[in-house]
Amino acid sequence: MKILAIDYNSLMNRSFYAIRTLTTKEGVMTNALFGFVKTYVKLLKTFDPDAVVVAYDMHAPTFRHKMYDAYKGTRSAMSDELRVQMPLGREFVTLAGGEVIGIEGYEADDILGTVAGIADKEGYTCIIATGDRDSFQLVSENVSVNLSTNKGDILYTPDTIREQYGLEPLQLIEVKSLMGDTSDNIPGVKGIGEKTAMSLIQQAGSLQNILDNPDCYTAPPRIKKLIDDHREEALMSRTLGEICKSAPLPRPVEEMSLRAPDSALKAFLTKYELTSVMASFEFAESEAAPVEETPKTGGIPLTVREEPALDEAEKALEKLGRIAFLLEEAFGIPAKLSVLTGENEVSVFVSTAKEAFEQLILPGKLPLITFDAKPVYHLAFRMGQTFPAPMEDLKLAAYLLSSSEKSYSLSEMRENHLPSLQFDGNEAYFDTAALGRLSDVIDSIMKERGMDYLYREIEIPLCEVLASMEHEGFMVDEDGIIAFGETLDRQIVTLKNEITELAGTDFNLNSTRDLADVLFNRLGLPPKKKTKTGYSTDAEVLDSLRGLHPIIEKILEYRQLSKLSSTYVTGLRKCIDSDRRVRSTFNQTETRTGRISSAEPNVQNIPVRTPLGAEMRKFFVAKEGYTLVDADYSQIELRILAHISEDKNMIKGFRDGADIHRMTASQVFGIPFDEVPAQMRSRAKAINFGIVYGISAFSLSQDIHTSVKEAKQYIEDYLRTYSGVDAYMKNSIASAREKGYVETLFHRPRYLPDIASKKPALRGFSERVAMNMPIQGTAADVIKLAMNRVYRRLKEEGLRSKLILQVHDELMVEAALDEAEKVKEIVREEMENAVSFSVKLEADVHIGENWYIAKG
DNA sequence: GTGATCACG
DNA sequence: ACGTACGTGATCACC
Repeated sequence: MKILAIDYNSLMNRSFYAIRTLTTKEGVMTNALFGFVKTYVKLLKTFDPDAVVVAYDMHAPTFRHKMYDAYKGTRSAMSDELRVQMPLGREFVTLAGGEVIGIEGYEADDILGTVAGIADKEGYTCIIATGDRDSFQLVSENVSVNLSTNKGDILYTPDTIREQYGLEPLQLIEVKSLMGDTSDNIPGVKGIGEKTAMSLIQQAGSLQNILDNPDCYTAPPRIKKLIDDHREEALMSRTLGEICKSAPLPRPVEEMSLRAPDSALKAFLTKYELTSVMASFEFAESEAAPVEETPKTGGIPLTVREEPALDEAEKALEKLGRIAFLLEEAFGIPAKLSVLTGENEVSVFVSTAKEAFEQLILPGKLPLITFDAKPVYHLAFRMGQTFPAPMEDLKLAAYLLSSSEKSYSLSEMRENHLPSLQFDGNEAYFDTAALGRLSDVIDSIMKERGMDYLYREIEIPLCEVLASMEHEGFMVDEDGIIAFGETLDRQIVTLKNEITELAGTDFNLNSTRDLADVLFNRLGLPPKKKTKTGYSTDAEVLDSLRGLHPIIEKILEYRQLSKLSSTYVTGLRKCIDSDRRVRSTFNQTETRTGRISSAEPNVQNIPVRTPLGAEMRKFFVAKEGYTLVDADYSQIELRILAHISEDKNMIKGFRDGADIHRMTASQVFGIPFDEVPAQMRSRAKAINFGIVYGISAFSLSQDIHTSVKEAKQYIEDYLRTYSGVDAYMKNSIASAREKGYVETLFHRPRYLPDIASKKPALRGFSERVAMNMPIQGTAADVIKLAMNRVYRRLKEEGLRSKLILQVHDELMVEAALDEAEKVKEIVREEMENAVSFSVKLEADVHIGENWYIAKG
């Protein structure tokens, strides 16, 4: 028997705050109801339970949830809006066939605990659905917790609890006895927080042991005294913190099986305008209007096997000749594995997810098909294993076919590529069931569009490289960062005081509105440009105001320092792991051009352009016995432009010259190479950049501080000198208009729906993108190829050195000291020979103990 | 959550 | 006549 136990108050609370406002036509607030109903339907689909128990608090202070205390001020006004919705959700559950239980004198947690206890005793499966972590102590072999968070749902099993907390689920009660819980009025021991409590229980195992044997754990004397002084509170908290498992249920859970939805449910959903979930319920045939029925029959019957024997599944897979699977993980542990074991049969492993993953997937005996392989690599790496490159990663395929989406999902791929494919059965496994068919469709599309090489030789192999880079991380000098931050913060305080003094008023310097008020009203400085919300105070504006008032320079300096402090000191420190390394996430399906992006922390925008900012790079170091090998492509985008446009002059420039901007100035302005003045070179450089970005005379004039007329002249001269470039630009736009997209040399497309728009702004933007994307995108393709080659070489030559970073035209290897020189040559070779273009690609490689030095 | 600002290529 | 360089991510203020 499978029981879904829902924490009603918790989910209603979450829904209420997660969904802004929603009312019916008559003005009845339904946001919490709507969110809850959606969640309920999703839970049913996902878990397909035999019984649903919805537990609620009879006297819960619905308006006082600890999570939302931050939303002060409007809380009491909001609380009524939630309170009126509380009965509605319960009515919905009853009509939908679930069991609603509230017991006088017991909390919802106690009811959940009681149901969980029964599941343990009887060997039933129980899933607790909630929005908070209080019920983690109930997790067991039979009981899991489905936690709804802002980032999606996570299923907690004993393994995931152990992984995240380093404790058994039951030990969470011990932790709570020490740290307390203000929202539940559990005092705990004052002065002991989550970290200390967890460390103590990890050492001692239980509160009782801590009290009985003060020597069984190590802690500062201060902590030991605290505990000794608060024995009574701790013991009381231990009692209060343990969820009761003996609430008097109105009837046995065996009698709570899910009922068919009541016909009145339709009226209810209609009344509250929740018709979108109507289709999720199968109403018994009755007098209900048959007109609006959408017949759900005719689909392919889908068989779902839960936890089949592994050798049986293995045999089925051999027969199929390929393994299509989806793996869900939580905290680096396989949480749920679903595998296509027959044309229309899915096998699901939850309690044996790890074993199934190790035995069926990791050996890689058959071609693998999946959606999003990177987390799979991470799981394998964490288990000390390797994972064979999949034949198919449908997430990468979806991205390649349409790089402008916000996110990618299998369900959407099914709708887009297999619109008529319909299954009958548990909807939760339709995605897995469709993997094989999708794979076939995607393969033929890739071949048709000439994207096979891009997909199979660039993106799929790169996935392992990125996973490895994320796994390795980059070592940082935390003490150095802290000291740097302290220096910055002292200067920031001084600057703030000086600015307050100069302004004659104390205001929030970080507020652009306040700052604009001070500058343009109080001090009477001339505003330069407007934003949507007021006058702009950005660096360009401030720079133009320099000299008019001494406050300007101080503000600019303040901005620079506070950026460094908040983003690069405070922000970066939050990302340092216990082994002193930062592990960024390199997203492979984010950008519209094919570049990768980096987040948490973003290691692709560490300062370098100002001397003070560049100091930051001294804190990015190599581990003991290693050094950094850093390589960057020289002018890769302009070289690619020369290649794509086949411009004779530009190609010649690159073949002859060392300094391309000087060369440009010389060629465009007709000055001998050695006589180009500095200003001409810098203008040529600006034009070169502008050309790559899809130039406009206006923007160039802004950039180089000259008239639009003069800028226009420069561009004309440039395009006359490089007529091949001129032709490329025109051709790229024309081709985009004709085909609706542009593409890189490796056939990575970018769609431009607005290329023929009547709105000049939209059209202009699309035209610039048409000029820029093939250049930026081809550069992205090239460095990805180089990454794959470097990664493979390091591996094949048995080196300990690892690729750890990519910054668009730059690669970083953390190299063993004795391998550094060899690595240097490998990186140069693989980067320069990744492709063979009409202009040579050059890579500058440097070795250094930190990023600042290695950058050269 | 969105806009402004600023860090990088 | 129109608005203005391509591609990202993090932080802060404000609603």
